[in-house]
Amino acid sequence: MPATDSPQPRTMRADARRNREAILVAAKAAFAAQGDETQMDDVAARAGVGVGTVYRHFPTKEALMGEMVCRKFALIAEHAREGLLQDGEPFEVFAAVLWRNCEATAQDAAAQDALMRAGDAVWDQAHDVMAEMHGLVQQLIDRAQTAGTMRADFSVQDMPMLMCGVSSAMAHEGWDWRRHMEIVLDGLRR
Amino acid sequence: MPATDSPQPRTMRADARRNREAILVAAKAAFAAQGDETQMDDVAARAGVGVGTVYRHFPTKEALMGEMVCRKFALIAEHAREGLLQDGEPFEVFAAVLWRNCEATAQDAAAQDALMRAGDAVWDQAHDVMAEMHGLVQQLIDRAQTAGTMRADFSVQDMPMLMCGVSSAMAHEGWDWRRHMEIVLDGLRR
DNA sequence: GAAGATACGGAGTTACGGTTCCGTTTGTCA
DNA sequence: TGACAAACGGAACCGTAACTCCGTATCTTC
Repeated sequence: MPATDSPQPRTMRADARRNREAILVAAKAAFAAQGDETQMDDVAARAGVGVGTVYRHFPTKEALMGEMVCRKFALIAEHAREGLLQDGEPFEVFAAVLWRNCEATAQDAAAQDALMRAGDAVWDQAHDVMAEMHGLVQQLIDRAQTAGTMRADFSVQDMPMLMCGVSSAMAHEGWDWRRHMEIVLDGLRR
Repeated sequence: MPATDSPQPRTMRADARRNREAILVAAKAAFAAQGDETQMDDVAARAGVGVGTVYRHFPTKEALMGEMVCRKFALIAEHAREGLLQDGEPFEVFAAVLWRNCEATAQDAAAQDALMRAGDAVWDQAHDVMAEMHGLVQQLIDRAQTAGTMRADFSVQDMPMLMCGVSSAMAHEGWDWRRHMEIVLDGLRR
């Protein structure tokens, strides 16, 4: 339900709609390739568009990154929703959802890294999607804790912390983020 | 043995020596207070010195930050060295050293965060101290693994990854890094 | 298919922050 | 204490990258 798409009035010119999408795709690729260093001109060039156009759609670099964060969370929420439909040992279902998110994140680790380094202004935009995701993950956690296979003092609040920890490892050459993930999961299991 | 102090020839004018130290102290405080945002002028002002003086001692911002990293690792190495002298269940000794490092880091979380975000150029300067520290921590790990109380596939190489994960949580308001630490330690314990 | 609205392009502007430069001050040594 | 080198201060410089502006192109609607 939240603002993942079309913040503008429903009627947007066809080329504008196309460009908006192209910019977001380009931004993802650009940040994945250059991380932090990525600049607005890069994004524009990749999208085959002028900077002016980028700014028409996203008034600020932060706004662009904010939209990227929203999409990220929307994907995570999607994974969580699918996880809730599966039956199986609840902790393992939870773990599988996490693995899936991490594998997806590892695709564009540098982009994720840049987003994590971004200021609050960027993350605030994702407030709504984030709340939705929290609700879904909460349910996954509840099931596992009820089954007694997850440490009882773990809460959804801790999720971003753990996930950021793991994904910050992805950007570093030579760091084995899967090992990190295994250790954390072992720490959560009961 | 490595270049934690006096890269210049042994004879340095008294005021220069004093200023160099003041600058490093100021830098730590400045980065602790403003993290990433910290600029050279801030450091100079806090040290009660002109920017030119800062640049006389550290040719570049990266060089200054590099020295900060060196000092950080020197401290960690120190803690590890003390840990090696203690007897007690080896895993718990290892854990205690980690806790001690983390508590120290939490004092100036924002500074640590800024250093972690810094480029390789900054970290390369710490190569030697880092190697020393690795050797010491390796011994702590060996003992615990020999005792069979630490997961066998854990290696010193994974340390920075885990520690960065934990300390990146410190900078965030409302994230409970101690919880993170407990989970990781539980994941390492056997 | 013409008019008007909407969107585009990209050169130019601007703010910011790291770094330099050089005239002045301070410590050291004989 | 005088002379010289070493160190200092901070205004000015300069590269960078986000953002603006406005003339031009493209859609949409009647």
